[in-house]
Amino acid sequence: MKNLKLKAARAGKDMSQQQLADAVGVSRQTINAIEKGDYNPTIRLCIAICRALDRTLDELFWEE
Amino acid sequence: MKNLKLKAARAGKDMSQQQLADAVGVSRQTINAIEKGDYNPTIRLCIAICRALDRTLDELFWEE
DNA sequence: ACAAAATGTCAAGTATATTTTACTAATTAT
DNA sequence: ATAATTAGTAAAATATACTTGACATTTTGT
Repeated sequence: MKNLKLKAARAGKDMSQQQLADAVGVSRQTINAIEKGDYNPTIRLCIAICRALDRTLDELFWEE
Repeated sequence: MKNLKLKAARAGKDMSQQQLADAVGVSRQTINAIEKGDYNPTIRLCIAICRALDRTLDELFWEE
């Protein structure tokens, strides 16, 4: 399932996928795949993404 | 770094590592390793653990 | 319309999360 | 004191997260 909250938070910081990827130390394709939602990142990467975007895990990765 | 919040939440539900492992569909060693803190689970596993323990990601896996 | 940047996607390779089996140490109950 | 359950740890194998490189499509700016 697509992660639109992540996509929106990134847009809110005016960052490209490449910029976010550089900020957290992964490839652009990894960010793209996470937003596309067809896989399952590690928690450390999720936390790094949250810190780069000033959000928490619950805000970006929790689903009711 | 050890995940004591997870250990405490599990104790609060009176579950063994084995019971939690069964509840979320991984091996007991995986739960043990996460509590021990020397590795990096996937977010889906973290979410499954949170649901089994009635906690959120921020409560069990976020660190300031 | 055109160029440049950003995004979507794929295949092959590498790094690492997770499993299985097994053994030991510590707790808990009888 | 002893048996049974729980917890800690390790090595080898398997599954999968992530990388690299490449190309196509879409969006944005001029």
